[in-house]
Amino acid sequence: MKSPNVTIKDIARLLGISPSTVSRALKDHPDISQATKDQVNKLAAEMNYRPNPIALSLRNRRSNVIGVVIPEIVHFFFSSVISGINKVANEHGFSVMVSQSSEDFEKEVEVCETFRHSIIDGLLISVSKHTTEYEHLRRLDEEGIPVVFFDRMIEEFNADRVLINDYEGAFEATQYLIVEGRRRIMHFAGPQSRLIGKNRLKGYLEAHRKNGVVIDESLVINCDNFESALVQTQRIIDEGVKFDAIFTVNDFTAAGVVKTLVKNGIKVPEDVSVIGFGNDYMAEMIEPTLTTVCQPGFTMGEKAMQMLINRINSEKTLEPKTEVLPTKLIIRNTTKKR
Amino acid sequence: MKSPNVTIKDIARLLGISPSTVSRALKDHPDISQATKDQVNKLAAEMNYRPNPIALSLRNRRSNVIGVVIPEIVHFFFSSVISGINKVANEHGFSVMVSQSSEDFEKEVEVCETFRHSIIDGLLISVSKHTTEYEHLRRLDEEGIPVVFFDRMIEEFNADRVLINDYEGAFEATQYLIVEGRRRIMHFAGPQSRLIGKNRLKGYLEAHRKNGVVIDESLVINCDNFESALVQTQRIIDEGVKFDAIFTVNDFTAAGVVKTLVKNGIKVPEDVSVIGFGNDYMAEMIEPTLTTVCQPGFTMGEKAMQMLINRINSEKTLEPKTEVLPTKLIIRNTTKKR
DNA sequence: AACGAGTGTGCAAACGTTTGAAATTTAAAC
DNA sequence: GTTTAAATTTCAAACGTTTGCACACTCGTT
Repeated sequence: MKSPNVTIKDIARLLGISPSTVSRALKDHPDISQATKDQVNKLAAEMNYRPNPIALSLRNRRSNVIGVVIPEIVHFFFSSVISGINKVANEHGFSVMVSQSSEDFEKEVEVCETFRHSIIDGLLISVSKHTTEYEHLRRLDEEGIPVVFFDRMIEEFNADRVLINDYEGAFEATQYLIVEGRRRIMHFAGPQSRLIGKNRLKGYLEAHRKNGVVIDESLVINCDNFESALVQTQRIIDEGVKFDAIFTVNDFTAAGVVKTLVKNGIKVPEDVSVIGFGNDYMAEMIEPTLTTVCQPGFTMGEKAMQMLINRINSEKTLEPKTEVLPTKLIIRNTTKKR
Repeated sequence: MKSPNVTIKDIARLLGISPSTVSRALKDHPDISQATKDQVNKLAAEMNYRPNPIALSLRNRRSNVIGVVIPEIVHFFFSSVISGINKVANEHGFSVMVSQSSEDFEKEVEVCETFRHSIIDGLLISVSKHTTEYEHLRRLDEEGIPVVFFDRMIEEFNADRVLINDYEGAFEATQYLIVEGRRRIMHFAGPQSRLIGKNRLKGYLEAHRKNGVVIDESLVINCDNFESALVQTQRIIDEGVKFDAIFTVNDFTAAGVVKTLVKNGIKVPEDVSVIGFGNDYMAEMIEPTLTTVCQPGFTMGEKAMQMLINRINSEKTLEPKTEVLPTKLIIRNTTKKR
């Protein structure tokens, strides 16, 4: 039961003038006499008048609301991104609606459809792990709702993108391990169906090549979460796989690796170095503290939102841009100090 | 540049009938003949007609959008709550706008003001650590925008609330330690200006009394984050404080405690047991894994959203309700198995 | 032949705002 | 005391939808 707010009509009635005059007076339109303006502004202030945003949206066909689709809100990296999005959105008078796909393609399509039929002026999306089709995004595009990808994108869909330099980050991490003297570096990789997994693997491989270290393909295994890291690490230890470092596709995996290594009496970093990816807050809490590649989630959110605003405000259809953000290797105690 | 969607008017024009008839036909109004309804529904389907939510909002004075104000999005507990809110909101056709106060009172007031002048039908809020005044909430209430608190509330402001049973959770944790045989249990407490800190301390104290264990006030110190836990724990060790368990106000603090204890060669849980609060995902990653009180964040979000929906839909002003959610002690390896 | 009931449809106003065009008032010029 | 231009204000339509009411028809009754 919302009590109705004061409207332009109320002010007009009270002042015995027309709503149009009030509207123009409030906008400081040159046609209106100073006397009238003063009257209107005074009363508006007294009555604490605020323009009704819904009426404005209807008239302007513009809501200043944007939608965000994210695989998991409950995730340090993604919530950092949301934080950055929020910051820039607030600064520019935009509101943000967030929905999560829970890494489920069907759910992703569903929330996109909901957004499409709602009021949003634009969409920021990081697609689910299983998204390969993009019909749902094409439909948004068709209705003139601009789409900007962050972190995870669809290559075939031509739109603005903000990405992490996964390749460079992985390259730097791996190279650090090589320079540290490691020669049998394992990589716990993410799904190769996604660019992130692919690029991090690529960086890992390329660092070997550039530094003249031979690559043993058997050192790369598929493992990208805490639980399976516990299992896989135990397995390679039991099987007697020889390795002196592990570079993982994310920090959860690294946490599982470190835990299992330590439990088996393997010294980290003396016997085996570990580097994660993401700089989750937990990286400082585990023992030893985790060396990891920092992904600038907050900055990513800021940039993505800025790109979307530009897109929304631009009349003409600009060529889509891709922005690639640099990573930074955070050295902690799962690697030796140099 | 959003391309305009098909409207009721378009359908009316194409069919040579009036918009009102189309509107009624789409709603299956009994006044309309079956023939007309069929015509309308067919064309609407073909043209993929969707009602314009903004126009609906304007007419119904109801947006089906709710606002959420949260201290920190980047926080496992709070993002879990958002997740729960989102779930129930989606099920009931509501959209969710999220803003964070960053634990800053000024910022909280600002986002509340923004929300007040925007389109929301209701507000879910967990107030910042430093919020003591509630004028900004009263203003929302005045405009008929219902407010529901979750997790952190203002006692003086009479509104719906969903809370965690902090007292019970702390009581159970402390009692577990006592039954385990601990007698010098420290408490790293949160700020006593907030109910959460207060109630957890109360549970800690009461568990002592109920079990006939004498309370040593000097065992309670102020410490509620990871960094200061590192410092404080080191300090009590250096000062030779005698203790055999530590119960902390949250998991970050516990993580800092465990880390420092282990570093100092103190065996956990043999020499000292530790229990945290929150069941953050990092609790399973640290070594030893952390025994902690699970706060049902997701459930809290669900309940809060449900309460808000009830409030929005209710004509009459019901008496505000407070719902208290139970906690659950998750036994891991920083306490002895019983 | 007039009546009432029932059926299907359209008109117009409303939600709150903006804006082009028209109308009115004011002031200046002749 | 006109005429004319300029200054100010109002009208009306528009954004897309809903809904009370009126209207127009068609029946079957009296």
